[in-house]
Amino acid sequence: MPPSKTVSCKRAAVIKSLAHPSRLLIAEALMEGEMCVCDLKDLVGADMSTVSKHLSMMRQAGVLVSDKRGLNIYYRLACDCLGDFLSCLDQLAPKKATTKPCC
Amino acid sequence: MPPSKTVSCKRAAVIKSLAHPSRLLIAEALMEGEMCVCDLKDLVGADMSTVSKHLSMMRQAGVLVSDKRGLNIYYRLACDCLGDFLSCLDQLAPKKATTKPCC
DNA sequence: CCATTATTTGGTTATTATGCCAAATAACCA
DNA sequence: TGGTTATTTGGCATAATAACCAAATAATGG
Repeated sequence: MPPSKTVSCKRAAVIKSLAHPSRLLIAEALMEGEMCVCDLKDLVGADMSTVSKHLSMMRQAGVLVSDKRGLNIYYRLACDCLGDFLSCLDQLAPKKATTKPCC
Repeated sequence: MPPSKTVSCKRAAVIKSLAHPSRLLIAEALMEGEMCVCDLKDLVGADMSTVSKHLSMMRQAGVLVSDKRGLNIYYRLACDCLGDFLSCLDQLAPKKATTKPCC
């Protein structure tokens, strides 16, 4: 039987924190090690406040952990299962019409 | 180095198709075998048209496959890596304030 | 203390997602 | 053919997101 709606909802909130192009890009970058907000801002190419809000959401969800050292705040992944999952998803065959502007 | 923005965007679209309480509940239920729309409607407890649109989105993303037999359309998962990923996510510690109405 | 750098927060606006109802399709059976 | 059941589609109202700018906070060094 499937899990309760409560469990699904909690899990969905975590997944949602990865379900955005910029946020996923951040998570993918952090698979290789911690980075500070300014580095991630350059990577994503958005306003720093925008990046900060993405990071805040991911930390809230439990996907990221942060660590302040001096003026910088370093973020890193809280789990190591992302790589396997993404490899698996890459094998799926989405329907063609999914032509989002960013992809 | 992280993957290109294009790759991240494509992956994010797939992840987004799982990033909703009802859609994740559907995916979790389908881990145990295929189900028709009417069964999923009962499971989710929403209007059938709403469920149908969720299913359509997941199929578009490549996460689900459908199969029409008689009057019913049966859906099933297109990948088998969801269980491991969810188990991993369940070990994360989200911050308390994430008190969404549904969770 | 003041200036500087790094980050977060607040506010606003535009875009996107969600959910329901009603109507359209599709398959089956009498 | 006409009726019934299962599913999808279109349309619309409402809610949730995302991005930017400007202002606030925090740590450091002079």
